[in-house]
Amino acid sequence: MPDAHDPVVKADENWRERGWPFGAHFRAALSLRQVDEMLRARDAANLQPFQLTSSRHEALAVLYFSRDGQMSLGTLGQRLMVHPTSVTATVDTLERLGLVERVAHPSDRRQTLARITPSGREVMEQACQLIAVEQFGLGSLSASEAESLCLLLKKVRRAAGLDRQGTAGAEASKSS
Amino acid sequence: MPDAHDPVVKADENWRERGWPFGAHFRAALSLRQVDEMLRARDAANLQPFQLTSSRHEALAVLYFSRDGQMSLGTLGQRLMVHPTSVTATVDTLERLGLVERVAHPSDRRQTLARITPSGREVMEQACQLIAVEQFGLGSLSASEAESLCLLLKKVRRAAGLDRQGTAGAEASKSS
DNA sequence: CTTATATCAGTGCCACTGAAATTT
DNA sequence: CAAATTTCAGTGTCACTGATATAA
Repeated sequence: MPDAHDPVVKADENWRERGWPFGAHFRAALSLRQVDEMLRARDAANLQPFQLTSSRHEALAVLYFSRDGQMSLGTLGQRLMVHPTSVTATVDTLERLGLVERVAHPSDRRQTLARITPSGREVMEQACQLIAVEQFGLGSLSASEAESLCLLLKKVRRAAGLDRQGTAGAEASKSS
Repeated sequence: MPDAHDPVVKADENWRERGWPFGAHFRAALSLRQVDEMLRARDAANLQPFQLTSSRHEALAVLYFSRDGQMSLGTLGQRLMVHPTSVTATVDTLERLGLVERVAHPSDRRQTLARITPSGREVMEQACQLIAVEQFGLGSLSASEAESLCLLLKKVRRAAGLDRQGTAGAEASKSS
């Protein structure tokens, strides 16, 4: 029962009326975007009480999972795949919030290490607690449905070539 | 065969090692985010030659589908669900690009209408052509797989309550 | 007078570019 | 000397808030 009042279906129809018969791939891409925006909004709301944005949260997550809880700014930038200047700005804010501190590199005085503080670890765990209890916004899916979603999306990721690197928590260790 | 080198699986393992047994919902949400970022990057690359950003493209799409090809800035803002000042800025740029023109409202002199130009229509169609031939970045899925993805995501959208309004092309008519 | 509409000025965030400073 | 690392200054985009001008 494909209900005709679904905005996604409606959009597809609008385009078809103008001579663009898009179909399932269009509807899937549009649905994906909408759900992702929903999840982003949810994430942002959960992180806001901690003064965290998604960038700051991702940076903090990389440090949280790093072997020594610290990493040079350059390495952090590579993990997050962002520009060096962006790392400087993000770490500035995290430092101001007391979640991270800058530490001199023991041997190379060019480098600065960003180290997660105990407070940073605590905030990280509290924020994740919030997000996890809501099942990442996908609580309406059963475990097997979530698994199906994973498989379909894996196919897309695979075909797209490179899987992204800086994913929150996808990295293992390596400190400086 | 759940390959252990998938970054998404790796991330889930990292969290589990720290005492957070997230599971399928986490992996699904993470996959969703990654695929969406991929699709966004693809979209941006396709729109760049036309000097379009996603905001400008969305605004142009709403005008493209409007009954008279024109709409007051206030109405446009409601469709896009953005702040009035953002509409002003977006229309400024679209006007500078010659894709939209400001027109006086015939009866209410407070209102300004944004009207899509012939050039705007042409650009819209060229851009969509590019995006469509790539099947919206989901060419690796069969039609039935795309349909499955739609159904799973619809379930999430439904549970989340309100389906979004300003979706590109999801609106019907109504000009001023 | 109140309301509606659009705009302007300013803020915050995020990512960039280019240039500078320090150290290797 | 050249290369690596971080930082600063500035730009562009996008979204917001608050204030203002105009008109209904």
